[in-house]
Formats: sequence, structure tokens, C-alpha cells
Amino acid sequence: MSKPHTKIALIEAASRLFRMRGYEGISLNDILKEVNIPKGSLYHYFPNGKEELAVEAIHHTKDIVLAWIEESFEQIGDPVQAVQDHIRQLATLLRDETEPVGFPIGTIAAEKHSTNEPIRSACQAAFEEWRELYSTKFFEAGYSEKLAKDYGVFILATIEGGILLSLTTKSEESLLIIADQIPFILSKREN
Amino acid sequence: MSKPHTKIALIEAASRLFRMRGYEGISLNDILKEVNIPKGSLYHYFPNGKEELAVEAIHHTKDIVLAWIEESFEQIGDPVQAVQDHIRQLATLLRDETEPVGFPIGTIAAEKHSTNEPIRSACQAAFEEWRELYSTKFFEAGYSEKLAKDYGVFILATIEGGILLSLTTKSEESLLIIADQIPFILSKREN
DNA sequence: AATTGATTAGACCGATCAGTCTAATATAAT
DNA sequence: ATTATATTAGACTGATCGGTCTAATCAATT
Repeated sequence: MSKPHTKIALIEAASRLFRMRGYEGISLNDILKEVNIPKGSLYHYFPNGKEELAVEAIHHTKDIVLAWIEESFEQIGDPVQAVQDHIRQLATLLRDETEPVGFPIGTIAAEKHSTNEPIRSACQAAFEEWRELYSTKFFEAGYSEKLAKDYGVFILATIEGGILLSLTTKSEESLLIIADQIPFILSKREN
Repeated sequence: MSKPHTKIALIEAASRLFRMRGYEGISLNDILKEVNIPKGSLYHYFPNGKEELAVEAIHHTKDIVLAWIEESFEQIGDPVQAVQDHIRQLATLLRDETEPVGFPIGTIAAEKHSTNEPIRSACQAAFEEWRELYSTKFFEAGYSEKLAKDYGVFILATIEGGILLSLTTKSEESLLIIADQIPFILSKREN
């Protein structure tokens, strides 16, 4: 029946490569070489070429990160501590060899937000899902709806920026400092 | 004597274009067309080509942003309010037509941190100078040295992430939410 | 005026890009 | 077995990339 193993392999490779070097930094040949597949197959599964593959890769990356955030919240009840733990994990996983985190959606979002609407939209959807997960967890823990939403945005922004700083400085320090600050910052006030 | 007006124009155009579309998203011809200058002039002033121009453009962008942050701190004494004001200004200037802020250093940093050391290093220097300015202002306002440093990192990360979110969602909302949160977050504690 | 170096000018180069095309081959359905 | 469809295969294309090169021209000095 369905053995689109090739398609899945392409999406996974694209997800990983785009995460590390962005959209313009990775060529279709880079991806094909990684999966050892001819160009005909790529255009068979993705008739719209690089853009279509990128959109699916972004969805895939979004799902990976979403499940990974979920995991932190499931293992640690308190959402503040869960976020803190999650950032610390991120710091150590940034340069992981098997499944490097890279800048999950950030590089592509930064590159293409103004020039490729389908990609921008896919990145926006990813950010919104992540933010919504944070917000939901804070709301469930008793934070007001407004505060839960705002904290979601704040956490997401801080993490994205922290990743960028850590990658650029080649050091975990920025993310670890941010993790340390988290409990002082996410207080359960009302406004 | 010295009339490298051409060189300055190249740096300014490169700074603006790289800010908007990143390193790989802008070709040398894009820059030359913008300044209306032949390729020979570019390679006369920048023998090492695109990379060298990019490094100088990053320095230029760094200086612009640095002066602009300074301005906020000079106009508003309280550093917390200065940061808040500065983020709100940023929100409105993001898509400015004459001097668009774009993602000042972020896109290039995200793209090239792992593949081009001179560019990565220039981006790191920019981030560090901005962070140091924030930290200095907080320290001068009576925050402990450690807290001032950590707040500098935190503010910088949050702003970078906030820009990315606002650009991707094509909305000022993320940055404005972050600005609203700032006064609750930057308390003058000791640790 | 002559000389010299700085700058402008843009044609040109090889490499690489995303994407196209045709044919071969594998797989499934009848 | 035959047909039809899905998939593989990779040579090829036109465009564009960063970068090179040589010649023309401008500006300053003598």
C-alpha cells in the first residue's frame, strides 16, 4: 500500500538541514545527497519543489518541538519549573550531533517572512502552536487567561532570542542565564 | 583627500538590505543596483567581496542600533521605562519605509553562525555591545553587577525574539505584549 | 604637460542554483 | 501475462551567483 518512506525521509532531512543552515543555505542537491535520492523523486512527491518541501519540513519541525515541550510539562508539574527545565535541555541539545536543534524555525522565518508567503505562514503557525501550548499550561495552572497568553508570547520570544544568542556566541551561557531568570519573572499576578 | 562616499553608500545599502532579507537573500547585484555603482568599485573597496562588505555592514548596523538604544536611555532616566519605550518604538519602526529596522543582525547571525566565522564574530560583537549597554545602564541605576549583566542578556534575547515574532506574524502585537511585561519583569532584586 | 595611482566600468567566467524532461524500472491491478 | 500507474534516474536548461579581469577614465602630483 503506502510506502512513502522516501517522502518522509525527504521531509526529515529537509527539517534537519533547514534548521541548521536556513532556507537559502541549503540546496536541493544537499538534501538529495543526504537521503541519496534522485531529483525526479523529489519533484514527484513535491511538485512545487523547494518551497513545498520547506513548508512540510516546517510542519514537521513544529511537531517535533511541540512534542518535546509537552514532554517537559508532563514530567514537571509546575509550569514555571517546566519552562526552566525545558530551556536548560535546549541549551545542551543545541549542538547535538544526532538530532541538532539548530534554530528550529527561526532562520527560515527570519529569511523568508517578507518574500515567501506560504513559508511565512507556516512559520507563523508553528510559533502560534508553541505559544498556545505554553499559554494553555499556564492557564491550567491557575494563571489568568490574559496573563497566560502574554506569558506564552514572552516565553516564546525569550527562547527564540536565547537560541539565537547561544548559537551566535557558540556558548550555552545565554540560554542558561535566561533559564535562571525564569522563576523570578513568571509570577502569578493578575494583570 | 578622502572621498570614499561610494564606500559609505555601499555599506549603508548593504546594511539596509541585509537587515531586511539576510545574507543569502541579497545578491551583490542587488546592492550595486541600489547604489548604482559598477562591480569594479565594490571589489576596489572590498577586495574580499561579499563577506567583507557584510562584516562592515554588520558593524554599521551595530552602531545605528547602539546609538538608538542610547537615545532611549538618555531621554528616559529610569532604565526599565527606557527599555519599555525602546521596545515600543521598535514595534512601530519595524516596517518603516525610509530606514526599516528589519531584523537588525538576527537574520545574518541565524544564517551564517555555523558557516562563516568572520560574520559570526561580527554578529557576536554586535550582540555583546548592545548587551553591555543595557547592563551598564542597569548597573548605573543601582542594580547589582550580576543582575545587570543577566538582565542585559535577558532583555536582548527577548527583544531579538520579539522582533522575529512580530516580523513573522506581520503584527506589532508580540513586541507590544513584551513591552507591557517589562516593568513586571525587571525588578531590582539582588540575585 | 606628463605621470601616477585611484576609481569606474562592465564584459566575462566557472560554479551552482531550482526546476524540467524523457526514459527506464519497479509495483500493483486486471 | 498484460496493462497501467507510481517511482526512480539523472542529464539537461536557463538563470543567477560571487568573483575576476582588462581597459578606460578621473584626480592629484610633479
